[in-house]
Amino acid sequence: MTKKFQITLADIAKKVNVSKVTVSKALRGHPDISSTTKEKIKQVARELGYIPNYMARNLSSNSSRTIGVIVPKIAHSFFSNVIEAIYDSAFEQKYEIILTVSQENAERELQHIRSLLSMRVDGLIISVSQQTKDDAIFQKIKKWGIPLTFMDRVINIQGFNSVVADDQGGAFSAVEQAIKVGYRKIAHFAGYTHINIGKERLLGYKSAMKKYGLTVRPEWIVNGGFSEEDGTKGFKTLYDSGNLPEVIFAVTFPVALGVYRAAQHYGLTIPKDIDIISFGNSGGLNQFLSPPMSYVEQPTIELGRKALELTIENVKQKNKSIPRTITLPTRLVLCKTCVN
Amino acid sequence: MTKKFQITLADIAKKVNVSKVTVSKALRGHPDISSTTKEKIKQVARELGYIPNYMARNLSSNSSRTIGVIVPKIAHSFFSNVIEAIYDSAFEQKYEIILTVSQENAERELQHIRSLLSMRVDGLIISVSQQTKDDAIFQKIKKWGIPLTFMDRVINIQGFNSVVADDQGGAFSAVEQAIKVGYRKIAHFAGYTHINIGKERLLGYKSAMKKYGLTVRPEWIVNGGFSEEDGTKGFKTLYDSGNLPEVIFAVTFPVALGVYRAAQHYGLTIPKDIDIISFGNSGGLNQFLSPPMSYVEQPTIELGRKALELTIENVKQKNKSIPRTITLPTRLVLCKTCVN
DNA sequence: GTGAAAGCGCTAACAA
DNA sequence: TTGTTAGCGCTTTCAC
Repeated sequence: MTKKFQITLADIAKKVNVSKVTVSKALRGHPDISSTTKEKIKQVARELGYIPNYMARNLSSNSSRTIGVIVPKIAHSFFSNVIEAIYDSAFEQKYEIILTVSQENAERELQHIRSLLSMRVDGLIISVSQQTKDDAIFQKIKKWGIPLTFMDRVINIQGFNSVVADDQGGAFSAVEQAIKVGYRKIAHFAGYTHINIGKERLLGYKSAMKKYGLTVRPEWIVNGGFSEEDGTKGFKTLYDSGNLPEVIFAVTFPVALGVYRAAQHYGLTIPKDIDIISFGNSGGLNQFLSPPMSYVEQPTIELGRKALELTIENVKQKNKSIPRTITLPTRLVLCKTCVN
Repeated sequence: MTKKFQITLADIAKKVNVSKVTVSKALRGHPDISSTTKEKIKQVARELGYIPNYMARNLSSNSSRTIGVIVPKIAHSFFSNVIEAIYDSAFEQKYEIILTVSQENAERELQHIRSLLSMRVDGLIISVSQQTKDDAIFQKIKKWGIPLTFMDRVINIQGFNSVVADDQGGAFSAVEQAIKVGYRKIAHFAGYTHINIGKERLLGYKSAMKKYGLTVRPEWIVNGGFSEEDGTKGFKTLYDSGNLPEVIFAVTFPVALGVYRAAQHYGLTIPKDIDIISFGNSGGLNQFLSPPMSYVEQPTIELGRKALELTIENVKQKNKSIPRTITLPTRLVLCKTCVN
């Protein structure tokens, strides 16, 4: 950073013939200063092209009006939508966002947390990576009293705000739909069940099965991951076993897509030979499939907005508010699968 | 931010019985300090859970190892891929990224530039909004000597690095393909031609037409915007005029999609009744269309990586390097349109 | 309504 | 090898 561009309060002060303090106050609209000098100071600041130094400001005021965000991925429609919502509401509330990406890597996530704390963000929003198991850093954050909100991907720890989608309810309604259509052999591609989203969706599946008196066959709960590849692989195994269900409820859209493609690869027709229902629609990508799948719609925008709102609220209340979990509703959207 | 968590150099210094400076140097691996005290200091720092204060560090060292990024959108596959690439290479090079989103709004863009300058980022990467016309701020940035790289969306101003895709070449090869297939009536949906990407792609279209001796009919250059809606609207106008071309080359994937859907809406079959070729494929979304369109592939990852690389290089050379424009190659990908 | 003094946590330059 | 002094640009406190 070159020197010359550093116009400081002192420069303005000298020019207007007042003290630095007066300038500082005037520029921040402090009521102390008379409107005449205020105007004069602002005018000169504009002329000089003054740009306040956040570093200095934050260092002395010990607050940054900045929220740190950590997500597992960016180039995934779910996250990119959530992120955009966070940015938009932050802009409205005049907060800055510092976004980091863990790439589903727990170690990288930890490094980013440290960086953000180093930057003295006022609060944190985090959607944990698939790998994240160690909660030591979160315990410290709790001890230090830094406002943190878990979003969508939460870790099992008390004392923090969290904002999640109604994963269980959404899964339930998807499976219920399959049952109402008349299916009895219902498989679930469950992804990782050590993460809340996997666990909750599995619970939703199970409770729907139970409610309608259907038996949950262990071989029809297919574990793996959340990616397309996992869907493909899982389907192949199932297909080779010669024991296909009537319908598959997939834990994420990529998994559903993997299944979809594998099924087509084996010459099966969707939904006639094998039916599918998905959690998520990949930001509309689903509409381009023929046939498009019925799916559980996720409240991406709301997740982002609510997470930011909660975090800022907590910052303002100096982390004294009672931790709560906000569950946002999902919605079943019927397309061309799992319908009569 | 609560006080108690602010472990400072002084705290460590007191405990180890050395001065702050020694601690500072030790923690940064400065060769001055003996390895014994270095180890001891690091040990204590770890115990105390010391987290350095970037604000203070950057304020006194007058550099931040941080690059500011401004993009028009996040929730668009092109940008989310570019952004992810920027984040990944920044992580490799131990730089921090501060990302902001203009939402295609010039005023918001300006505010973000100010914020980032306020934060004293070491350099800037910017992909300008559709609206951006005023170059005053860029002139100032040039004067101040702050490294800035334009990426993909550039503004017409000298003296900055830029990284762009070969828009003209890509457009040329797309149109050439249409011609080779045998089409003569070739329309171009051109979006905004005041922005480089629109302008360059239009040039590519024109030069291909010229090379093969085809006349460019003014009514077949359809201006508008870069969105799906613009494609739809443009196609409707064209359709109503009763004077449809054989093939449409669309400036962006969303525009192509708008055309695609409008054509289907009128009962036209693609590519039989009307053919289409697109610039961009929306991160693979194109593959879900039936038929998928042939398209010009954009070098998203390379754009991001190169932009960061160039910016950091420039930071290191204190903005003394000669400004250059890097044009990254595009690639024509043939699918089910514009083929024999 | 205005300003002087002190200090935020750190690093740089120079001494010892 | 270690420490002293000064200061980054700003805000806060308290006196005038």
